[in-house]
Amino acid sequence: MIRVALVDDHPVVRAGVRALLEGQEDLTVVGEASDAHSAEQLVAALHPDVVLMDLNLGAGAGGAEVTARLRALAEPPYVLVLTTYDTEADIMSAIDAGASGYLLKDAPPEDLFRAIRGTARGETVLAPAVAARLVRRSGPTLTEREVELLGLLATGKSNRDMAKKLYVSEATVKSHLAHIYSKLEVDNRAAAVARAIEQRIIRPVS
Amino acid sequence: MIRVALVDDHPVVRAGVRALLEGQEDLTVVGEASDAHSAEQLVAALHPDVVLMDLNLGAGAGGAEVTARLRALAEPPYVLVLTTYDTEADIMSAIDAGASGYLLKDAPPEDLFRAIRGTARGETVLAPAVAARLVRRSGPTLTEREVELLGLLATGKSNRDMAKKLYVSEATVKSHLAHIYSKLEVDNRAAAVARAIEQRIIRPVS
DNA sequence: CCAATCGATAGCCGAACGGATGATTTGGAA
DNA sequence: TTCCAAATCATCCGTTCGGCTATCGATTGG
Repeated sequence: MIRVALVDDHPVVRAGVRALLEGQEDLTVVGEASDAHSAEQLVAALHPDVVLMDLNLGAGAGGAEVTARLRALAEPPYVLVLTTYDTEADIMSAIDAGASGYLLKDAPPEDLFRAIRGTARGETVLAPAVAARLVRRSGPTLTEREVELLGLLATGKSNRDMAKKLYVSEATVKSHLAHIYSKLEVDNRAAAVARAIEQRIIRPVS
Repeated sequence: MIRVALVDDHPVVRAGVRALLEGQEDLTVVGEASDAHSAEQLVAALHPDVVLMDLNLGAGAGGAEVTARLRALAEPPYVLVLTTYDTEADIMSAIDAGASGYLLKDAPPEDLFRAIRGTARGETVLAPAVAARLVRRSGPTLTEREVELLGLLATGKSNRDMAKKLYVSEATVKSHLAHIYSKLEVDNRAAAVARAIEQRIIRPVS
């Protein structure tokens, strides 16, 4: 019997996974948590085989952070990420944190079951869509400088402003911007900002 | 007995809501749909009292669009939006489309039950967080039209693109933009997008 | 050691943008 | 009824962008 713990801030989702898993004879849900703190307590107390982790836990620490902390325990559980988003940044940070798998919530129940069983055996399980995203185009890899530019872009700086701030010429700024646009597959600054925030390349700040 | 139909592209969520509602004697789930098209067929065939609608249906038409179409039927069901996001743009477009309520997926099951029962009686039900956002918003008050513009801005649309999409002249678009800039205290579109996302007026993605 | 990548620089040019200013219509608030 | 906000449209004009094409160290990794 594979013992599963659920970490998700949505009661609806927890109920859904629980309902689905209860239909499987070899799977059992031993506990639920809706935030980072109770997740750690839960795992420490119950030692589940697999933790199903949402990356978005509302306020407080994110799922990736919690994953890292769980994996640092004495007898770490396998962590299978079950979330809505499939952006590079999310996937990478989850894998980085020690997750054994990455599934999307729109996956068919069968895939979920298979993934849990695989994870419990120590396998690494990626959703087809996720695997494809990682393999095919290892994603837009922005350089440090480009990310720096994006940060300034998001504050509404003009090319001239950015040039001054970075002590380079406007030509250089435009060159960087052109690279950014092509990597993010956009063709103007507004879209670049939106995409960068969406992909968590930069954070929305003032 | 209140007959409920579910529209959500996540099997996990559908299973969750179904499991939760089955514990209530006066609620029954009569059908599920995972996309726009099957949602319409489902409602036309089964005439549920309440439709629980996710706004994000993956590819194809969005939940708001489907809501509008369902409400245009001969015997329209009440539509209760159950989604993850609480940005102004989402809420406004859902209410606009004729939704009777707006709940977030992190709502406790009890709230969900209450909302469904209220909706079935024809009441308008908003989640506390949602109501708060609509009533007391601290920041600048953008008009619906302005929020709509911002949504398009974030996808990198040019003034001409937006004009076409909204069936107005470019002059009008520029006029709206000028108002947006002044309200958000910025002076270009990139900054406007960043600020709008930061203030949760719109959300990144499309 | 050589290819690749990164950062920086340059000029040209058409298209898009942003500011300023003013006008009309409509519908609700005072 | 008067007043105002919102939405619409318009013109002018200087500034900024974005695409294109090229070159030139410096580093890094086979």
